[in-house]
Amino acid sequence: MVLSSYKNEDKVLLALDCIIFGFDQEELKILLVKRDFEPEKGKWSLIGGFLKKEENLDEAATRILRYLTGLNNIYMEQLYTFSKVDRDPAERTISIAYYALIDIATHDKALLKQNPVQWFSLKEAPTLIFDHHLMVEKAISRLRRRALTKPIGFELLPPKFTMRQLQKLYEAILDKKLDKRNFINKFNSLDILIKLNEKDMSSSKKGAFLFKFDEEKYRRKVEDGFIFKI
Amino acid sequence: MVLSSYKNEDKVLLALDCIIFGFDQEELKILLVKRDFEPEKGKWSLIGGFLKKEENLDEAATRILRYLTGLNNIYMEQLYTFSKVDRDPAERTISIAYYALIDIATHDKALLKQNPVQWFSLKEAPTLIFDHHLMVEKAISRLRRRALTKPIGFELLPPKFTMRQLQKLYEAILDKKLDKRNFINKFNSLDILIKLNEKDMSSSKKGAFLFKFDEEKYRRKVEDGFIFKI
DNA sequence: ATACAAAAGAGTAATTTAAACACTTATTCC
DNA sequence: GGAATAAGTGTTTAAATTACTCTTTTGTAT
Repeated sequence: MVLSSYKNEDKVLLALDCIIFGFDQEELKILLVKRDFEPEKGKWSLIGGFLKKEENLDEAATRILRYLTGLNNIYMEQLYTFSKVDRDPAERTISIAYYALIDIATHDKALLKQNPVQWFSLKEAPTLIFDHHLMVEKAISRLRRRALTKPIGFELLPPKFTMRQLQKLYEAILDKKLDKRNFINKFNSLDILIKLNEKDMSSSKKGAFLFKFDEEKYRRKVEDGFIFKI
Repeated sequence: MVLSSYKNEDKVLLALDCIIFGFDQEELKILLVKRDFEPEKGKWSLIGGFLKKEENLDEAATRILRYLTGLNNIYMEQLYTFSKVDRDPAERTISIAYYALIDIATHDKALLKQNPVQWFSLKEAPTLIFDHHLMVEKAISRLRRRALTKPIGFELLPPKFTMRQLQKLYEAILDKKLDKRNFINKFNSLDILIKLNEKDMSSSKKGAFLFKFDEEKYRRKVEDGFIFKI
């Protein structure tokens, strides 16, 4: 058995904070929770909690998200570790931020109603506790870069969606208007969409064809990475 | 005064591990240290240590690097936090990896001689302890992506360098041969180099003009991010 | 039934960027 | 003075990106 020589080292609390981005066909939103313990009780916060000894960070993030929101099976990605000495006034705490993208409609119905969480438009989100605004900023900038190097949307859109919706998603993430024809051409050239024989009639008289992602090809593109100049 | 309600949460040891990449005009190397405490005493390891309560992660990484190698004023970037439950057999430890790029010649003379550290070519590095090989892998892939989206080299080359050296650096990082003319044209179009009125005569009879980075323009490019397709 | 409204759908030309490619020049050393 | 060595330099072709507007479809209102 190995003897530890780490006896004199400091131990600290490890928090996890989850930045959950959602898309509701119009704009990018973020999921916040009303904090129900001190310090900063009653203020809006990212979905957060503490690491337990017997789990790794991915597991902890998943557990915390499920516990506070009911959301399950959400793939989160580690973002960054925040460590300013007095970031939490109560006690020295290091926080590892995770982020995820989800489709609001798909998950909202099932899971969020009974929990003290709420979606906020990115531009109208309330002031957050501690350094959570830094986490959100960093997550947004990561999301933007990600949108340029990997396909995005699988997690953020319903299983069937129109080209318009897909374009709106990119416009929301990149925060700029895109040309419709160029967008469609570009996206088609990626060859990860399957055009369905169905139309969405909710947004126009003519109706818009629905698409879905070709999961296999989508995954391959995500792994490869690419440059999506848009 | 705020009361903490975090009493029942687990605390853990936080380690830092530094991946120091160096370039010696030919290939990319990595700086390792022979570990002098248990567990795994005597094996090769990344430059590592533990976080202290009164410092943030950037500070800790800097302190640890200086303590083990004598290296000072090295800009490191946070890479990722590793948290597998049994990654360190002695005790539950979470490790935050940092990485940096330095020019071997500039720093070697001054600082490394008296320390139990050694440069290894990436391809011939020994087996490392724990999950350090994962950290190195991740750092390499980050470095590659970084080389495609931001200029690189300021940290890895001596203050004055030839075009040939700059190209060799990119070839080492990307692990592929590049076309000389295209490389030079591309790099010139970035407009971050200043051609000096001096030649390096060590590598040819004709001599090669020396360049330096235009620090101001370089920094601006780094901030903006860009796509350096090469 | 006819006209109107509303969004979907579709293609080309111009410009920019990337890639492939080989010979000449400057200098030292013998 | 000739040979050896690496530096330095441009052009042509292909590919990708951008800018740009009118027609189609069909439900709704009269």
